[in-house]
Amino acid sequence: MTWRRSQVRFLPHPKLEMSEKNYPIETLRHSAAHIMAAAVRKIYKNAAFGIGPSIATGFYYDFDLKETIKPEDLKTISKEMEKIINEAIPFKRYTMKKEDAIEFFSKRNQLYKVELIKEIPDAEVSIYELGDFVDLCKGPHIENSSHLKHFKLLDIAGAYWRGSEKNKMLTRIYGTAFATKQELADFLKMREEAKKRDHRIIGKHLFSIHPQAGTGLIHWHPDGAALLNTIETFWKKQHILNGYKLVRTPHIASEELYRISGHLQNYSEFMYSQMDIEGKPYRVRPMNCPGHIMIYASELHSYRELPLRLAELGTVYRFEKSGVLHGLLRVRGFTIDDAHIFLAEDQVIGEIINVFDFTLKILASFGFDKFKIYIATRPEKKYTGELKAWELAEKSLKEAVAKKGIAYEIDEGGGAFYGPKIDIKIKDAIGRLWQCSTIQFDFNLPERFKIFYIDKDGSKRTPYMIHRAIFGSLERFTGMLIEHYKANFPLWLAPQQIRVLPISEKHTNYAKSVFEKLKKSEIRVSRDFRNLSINKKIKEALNEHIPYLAITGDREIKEKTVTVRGRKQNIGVFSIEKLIEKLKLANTQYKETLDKD
RNA sequence: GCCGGCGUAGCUCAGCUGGUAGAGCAGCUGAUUUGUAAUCAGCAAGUCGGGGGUUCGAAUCCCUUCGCCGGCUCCA
Repeated sequence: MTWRRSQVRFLPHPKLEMSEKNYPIETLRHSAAHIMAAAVRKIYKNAAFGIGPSIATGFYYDFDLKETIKPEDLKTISKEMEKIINEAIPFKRYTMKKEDAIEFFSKRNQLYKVELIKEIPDAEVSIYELGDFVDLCKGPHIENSSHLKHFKLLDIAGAYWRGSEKNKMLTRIYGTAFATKQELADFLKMREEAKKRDHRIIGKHLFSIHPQAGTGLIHWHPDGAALLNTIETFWKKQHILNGYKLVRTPHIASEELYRISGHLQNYSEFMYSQMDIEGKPYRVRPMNCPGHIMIYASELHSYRELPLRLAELGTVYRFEKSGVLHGLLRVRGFTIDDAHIFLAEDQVIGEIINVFDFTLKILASFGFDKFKIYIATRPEKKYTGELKAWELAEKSLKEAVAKKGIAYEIDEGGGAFYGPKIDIKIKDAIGRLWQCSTIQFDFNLPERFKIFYIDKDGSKRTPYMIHRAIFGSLERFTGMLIEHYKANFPLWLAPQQIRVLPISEKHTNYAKSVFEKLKKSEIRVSRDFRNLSINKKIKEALNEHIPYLAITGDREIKEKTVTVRGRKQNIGVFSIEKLIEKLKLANTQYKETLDKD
C-alpha cells in the first residue's frame, strides 16, 4: 500500500479552486459515499455499515438500520452532508493491525466491517477517518469533504448483504456525484429523459399485461402486433437470404426430451411444472434447441451440408420470480429469434464470425451501431460436459472475437449450462446498454442426443452446435425499440405509417378512396373520418406517433392529390400514385422517412 | 422471492387529522363543416384492487391477500 496522501500532504490553499483538482471520478464518488455514511451516522445513531462503493452511475452505501428510510428522508441526509462538506473535514488515512481493527469495529458494533476485515489477507488494514466517522477502506479519497461539490441522493432500495438472498436485507441509498455542475445536470436530465421513454407508458397502445390473465404475459394489441409482424417478416427474409432454413417446433414436449438435453437437471428452476398427457409427463418448453435437434436427427447428414442453419421464431415460457418482471423487458413468455447451427469443428470460428457479422448487420437496420461485448464463461455449478471441452470452447469464442479485432470483457460464470457464450449488449439512443443478442457455443447437446454427420472418410462424427439469437427476445427487443425511438418509429417499422384525414365531413368520400388505394397497396394506413376539427385530428395522430398524415380537402379533391404532413410539418403535395410509390419504396428498402424530391 | 413505496371512473390525478366520492382527457348524444397540435353544449361513467377487522360511521385506521412501481438477486 503506497497511498499516503493524507500523511504527506496538507490541506490545500483555501484559494485554490476545487475545479483544479482532477480526482478520478471513482475517488470522488467513493468519498461521497463516505460523506453520506457520516451523515447517516449522525441521524441514525445505531446504524451499522455495509459497503459503500462507487458504481458506473454514482455510488451507494448499504446500512443496517432499525428505522426505515423514506424518500423525504433523503433531503435530511443531503442537508447533513452539506454541513460536513462546508466544514471541509479532511479524510485521514491510518493503518491498523488486523486484530486491532477487529477489536475497534467490534466495540462499535460494526459487525459487517468485522466480517470484511477477517477476509482481508494482509496483516494490516487501512482505515479512513472523516471527522468522527471512521470506516474500513482501501481508499483513496479526496483530500477533504469540501472537494465534493456536485452530488445528489437518488434512490432508496433494499439490498442483500453481499448480494446473497440468504443474508439480511440492508437499506441501500443510491446517489451520484460529478466533478462539475454541468455533468451532474446532464446526468439528471438523462434520467428524466429515460423516464420519458418508458415503454410501459409510451407504448401503452401496443401491448398490455393483465393480472387476471397472468403476470409477465404479454397481450399484443393490433398496433403492437403490426410492429412485431414487420420485424418478423424482415427477420425471416434476412435469414433466408443468409443461408438459414426456417423451421417450426412444438411448444410442449415430453419430459424425456428435457432429461436427455439436461434441462431437467440444470434448468428446472426456470421450467414450469409437468403436465400429464395420457400418463406421460410433458413440459412447456423453456428453450427451442431440443426441437431443432429432433429435426436434425430425423435425417442423415453429410459433412457437405454443414454448417446447417435452422431458424425459428420460437416462443418459450420460463418461470421468473414475480419481483423481476418488468414490462416487455422481463417476462414469463417470450419469443426468441432463435437459430441452431450444426457444424464441423473446423468451421466453428469462421461461423461465429459469420454470425457476428450477420448480427451486426441486422442490428444496424434498427439504428444500432454501438455495442459492448462480453464473453460469458462456464457456470460454477450448473453445467454439463468435460472441463477440457469447456476450456477449448471458451478459447475459440475469444479467438473469434479477437479475429474481429473487437474489445470484450469476461463475464465470469455467466455461460449457459451447455456452453460458453458471447453476449452483445446494445447501446441505445441515450447511451443505455441492453442485453439482446447472444451467440452460444455448444459441444454438449449434440453428444447428449447422439446426433452425427457422415464425414469425408465415411465415419460418423458428432457435430458442434451454435445457438444464437439476434433480438434475443422479440418482447425485450421491441420494448427497447420503443424506448430507443421514443415511440417515433422509422417509417418502415411504424405500425401505422400514414393516416388519412379529411378536412371536414364533406371530404370523406374522397378520403375514403385515398384510404382504399393505400390499403390495397399494402401500406399500413389508418383513417380518422370523425366529425372533428382538422386540428384535433392532427393533434391526436401526432400523439399516436404516426409518421405521415394524408390531408384531403377541397384543393386535393380538385387536383386529385393529397397533402402529406410529417411529424413536424408539411412535406409536400403528391398524387396518390406517387405517394404509394414512395411508401412502397420505403417499405422494401427499410427507410426511416419518405424520400424527398 | 426479499426490502421500501403505491393501488380512487377507460387514462392522468384531487379527496386535510374517519362523516359514506370529484376534475381534466377519453366515451356517448346533439349542434358546428372546420386547412396543419384541443369547436361548443349536454349525458353517462367508480361495491375508492380483493377479503377481514376497529368504529355509530372507513377511500381515509389496523390485519391479510393480489397486483404495480423502485431496487436486490436473476436474466432473453
